[in-house]
Amino acid sequence: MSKNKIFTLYKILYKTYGQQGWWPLINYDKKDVNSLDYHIGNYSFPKTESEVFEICLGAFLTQNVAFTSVVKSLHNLKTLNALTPQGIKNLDQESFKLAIKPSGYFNQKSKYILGFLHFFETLNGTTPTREALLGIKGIGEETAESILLYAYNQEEFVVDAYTKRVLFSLKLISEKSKYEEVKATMQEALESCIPKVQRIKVYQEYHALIVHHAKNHYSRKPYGKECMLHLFVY
DNA sequence: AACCAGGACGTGA
DNA sequence: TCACGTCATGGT
Repeated sequence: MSKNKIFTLYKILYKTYGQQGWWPLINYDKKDVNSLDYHIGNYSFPKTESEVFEICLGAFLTQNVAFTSVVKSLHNLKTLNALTPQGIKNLDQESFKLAIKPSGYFNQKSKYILGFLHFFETLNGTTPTREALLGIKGIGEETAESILLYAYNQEEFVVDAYTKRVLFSLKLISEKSKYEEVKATMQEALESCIPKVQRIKVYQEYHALIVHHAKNHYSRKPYGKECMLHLFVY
């Protein structure tokens, strides 16, 4: 069909599910503690330093955990006025752990986030490098990419477990492709057919679309059983 | 009642 | 380098 199957896949996902509005920010004003703002179609986010920080926190908290659990933690922190570096520092460690408890791994994550706090403040509003992020305990490749792409609007494609499953199922990568390989495969394919001014929003939507689609068809084995994309991406 | 969730790290081979 | 155990809560 298309010579660029990766771009074809994007177009099909976009047409099927539409804009995803990632990265969602919590909506504390609504009483519902699960309320999120997806700012669909609006790519001028994050708007404030506080929103940048919230996305970073979410990136830590969502590691190997459902995002619905992360939302609870973020609401807890907001209630404690601790969705800012200073706000968290004003908390004692036990209160902080309790607040993020719904997201699991609270002993590790609390330590990691506290370490990140210092780094975040030294940034003073500037954009961190990928290498600097990877140097921080608790930030691996995907978390670094998520922070760069969604908190700082950098042109970095986010690869997660879903991405590998979907791409492997469609035979677009090999089974044991490593993170950097998959990322390079995606970026090279997209760079060749997407104008630079649109790449960031496409990267943001693409990753979100993969997650959305994979939740339906790639969560339980056999992966991709009921996935209709096999019919199209060839 | 197992299995999965928008992973990362430490360890030993 | 790589496979494997660990971290922990919550939903299905």
